Amino acid sequence: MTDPGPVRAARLADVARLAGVSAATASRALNGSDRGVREANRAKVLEAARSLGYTTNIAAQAVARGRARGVTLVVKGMPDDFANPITAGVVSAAERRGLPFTLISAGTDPADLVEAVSLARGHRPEILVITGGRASHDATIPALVEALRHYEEEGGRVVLISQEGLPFDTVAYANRRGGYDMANALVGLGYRNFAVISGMKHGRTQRDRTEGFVAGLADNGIELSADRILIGDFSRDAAYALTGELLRRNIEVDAVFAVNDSMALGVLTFLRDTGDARRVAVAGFDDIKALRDVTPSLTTVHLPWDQVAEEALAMAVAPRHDTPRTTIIEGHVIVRESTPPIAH
Amino acid sequence: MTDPGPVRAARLADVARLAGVSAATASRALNGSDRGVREANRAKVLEAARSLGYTTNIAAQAVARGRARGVTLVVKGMPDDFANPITAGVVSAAERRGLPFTLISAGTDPADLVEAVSLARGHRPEILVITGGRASHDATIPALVEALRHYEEEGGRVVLISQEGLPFDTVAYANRRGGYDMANALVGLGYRNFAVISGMKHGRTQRDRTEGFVAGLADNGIELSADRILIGDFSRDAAYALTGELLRRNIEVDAVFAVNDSMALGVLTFLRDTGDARRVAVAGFDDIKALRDVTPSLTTVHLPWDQVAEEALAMAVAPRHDTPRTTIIEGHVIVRESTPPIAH
DNA sequence: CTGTTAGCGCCTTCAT
DNA sequence: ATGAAGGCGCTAACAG
Repeated sequence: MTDPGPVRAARLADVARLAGVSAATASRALNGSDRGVREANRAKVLEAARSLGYTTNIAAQAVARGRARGVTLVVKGMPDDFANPITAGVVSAAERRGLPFTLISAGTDPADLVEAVSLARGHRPEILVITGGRASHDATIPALVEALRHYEEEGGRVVLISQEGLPFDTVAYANRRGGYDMANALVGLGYRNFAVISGMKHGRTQRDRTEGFVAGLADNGIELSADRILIGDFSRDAAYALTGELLRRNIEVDAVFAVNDSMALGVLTFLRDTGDARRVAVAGFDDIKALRDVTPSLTTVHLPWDQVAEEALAMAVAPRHDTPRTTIIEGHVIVRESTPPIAH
Repeated sequence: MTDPGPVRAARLADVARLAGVSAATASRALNGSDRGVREANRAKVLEAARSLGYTTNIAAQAVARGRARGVTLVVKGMPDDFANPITAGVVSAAERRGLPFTLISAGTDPADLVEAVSLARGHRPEILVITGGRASHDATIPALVEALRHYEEEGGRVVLISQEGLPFDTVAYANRRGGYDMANALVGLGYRNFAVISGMKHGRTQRDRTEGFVAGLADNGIELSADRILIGDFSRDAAYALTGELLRRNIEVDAVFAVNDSMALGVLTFLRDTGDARRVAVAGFDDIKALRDVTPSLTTVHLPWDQVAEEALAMAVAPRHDTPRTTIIEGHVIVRESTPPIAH
């Protein structure tokens, strides 16, 4: 008994032959946007495909059609066990529409995103969704914009999530407003001495959230000095470390606003690890699901993630516009245990 | 000014023409496993590609080569915000090897997996990794095995993660052993009255973990009656609900073993929500990263996830074997605050 | 080292 | 409703 070696996969032609029809008919029966195939033939083709273990060669199909069906999501940096509300939302939204979903993960480096987008373009998907905040003045932005522009010119659809300000359809959140509202909420609870744990200096998302927060405080007559804004890398671990640094500075702080929930959890855990949890309030932003299992429950700005993803795909399947549209999704503050009201 | 309409994407031929070389040379310069291209020509090609915004059409490349580069991961059901240590591990492992990574998500229904695998086959990736526990006697298993067998015959590589017992290379964990060790650990801490929160009745993973736990108790002279094993659907929310049911039964329970950490968190949160957290100990399985931010910190069976993924890809790139290999990854119990020692 | 020539598997006019 | 034929973009022999 000799090793037969790799057998070639069954092709459409094989199916057609076995079914006694032409390849064209088999194609129509199997993947046809077309309707016209006699029922008897369709059945024969389906049966032949089944018995041969035939699977459409999607690559070949994409070549022939010029475009691959479905949506490709490019996510930047997948930290923390993939906990990523956007990804989860886009997966479901795509599923709901029957669109094949593909994910491409980019590294955390700005240049990685450009590379990942290039790879994604290579797949020629109908819809390309890009997520992950960009630096506000990032040298790679022109390259990114150019790549995406090309992609649209070639007939693909591009939607950005959370990337305000680029010339494409985008779904963004009211980051500034959320920060602003959070400041008001915390002041309303009685806090006066704040610190902010933020991400990369020029990241728009964190910058907007921070600015909104600072503005909100200002409207309450509270000025946040620069040394009370600590900058890390947008991750839970960075926030954890930063909190230590903050406390070492020995300034009076009774509430910390972290620009996202992951970072807020890092803050919370640090405080707990060092026994300071009771003394300092913590607030976050995003309202990720993981918060359900954390104590104290975390005050945060809730964002309707499913709606974000849904809106993104809705834009992608809508007729093309001449000018890009931006949808801003509003969030709202949810006060929980991590920021109890305090008296003075 | 008239709408130019969709422009076609730049093709290899366009690049070649602009660079003044043949398509073959352009191909070699851009994507060649081949070495032989004069430096001057290579530079011209690269420059032409850049100026045209050219991206390799991966689909066409896959058709021509007969196979797409990279690894495709099929995951079953992405609950809880994608928190999934296997996915995270495979992403990094693939990145480390420079392999393009693609994810296809299947629904939670068994039939969905077969469909997802079929879609994945359609992409013709070099490496196909399948994860997500299967029921031990699931009607769709033959279809799954047949599809994967086809795939291997066609020259693809298949690796299963956590799916012991199917005729393919697989990486599994010592589930039974982990459950067994956990039983011993809990008994050693002084607990005597147990309950188990488990997933689908016939899922192998949860079954093995449960059986190991029961066996471990038995070796300590403790018999776990059937009414102390509650069955849900392997999710955090199911565990949350099940815990309520358990307490309503009014049997004495001082420790709950949940067959994975997500479920354990559901248990923990339920107990907290109802004020019973102090009375009942909780243990989980997996040691997911989210545990870092939870209180009380959760006793669990640690599994080295990066190693799991690393091993899976190592198997996939290794020379073919005549018979499938199985690697069992060992875990170990980590005792944390959720199971404090108790006296009698 | 480079160009020419065949395909890869599928889809899609265009006839019939 | 069906088949024949050409083409999608790229790569792999095969010369030279």
